[in-house]
Amino acid sequence: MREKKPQTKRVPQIADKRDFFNDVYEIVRLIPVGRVSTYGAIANYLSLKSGARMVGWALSSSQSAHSDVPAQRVINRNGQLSGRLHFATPTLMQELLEKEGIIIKDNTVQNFSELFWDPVKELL
DNA sequence: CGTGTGACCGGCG
DNA sequence: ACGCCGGCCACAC
Repeated sequence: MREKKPQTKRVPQIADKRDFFNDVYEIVRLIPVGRVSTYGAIANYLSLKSGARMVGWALSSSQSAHSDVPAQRVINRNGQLSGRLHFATPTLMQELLEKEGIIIKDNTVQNFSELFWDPVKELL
């Protein structure tokens, strides 16, 4: 018998790529102006345990295609604008956020803990 | 088909 | 407090 298959239960977290992208975009669009969320929080809301990277992956694809997604409101757990280099210009992300009233210093959102918008709690 | 990399996160020394 | 490492999953080469 050829039982070489590991048969690990490693079920693909992303069955349909397009659906996953849509889910991410939908949540990001729900982030209120003047608030921010994180990759991990969104991944958690989508039941992607440690799939924060997948969220970033989805957003990078959205950047050019879906300009109606406020990707600037999604940052990392430290409140840093880790995705700024993926925008049209390195300063665009910060400029967009500042336009929404968010204060940024050294690529880090000030008052992050108060501005943090967690879909798991807010969309409960 | 193996290896490396990524808009990350949590744990541990 | 800080740095390092492993895990996570999909994709490019």
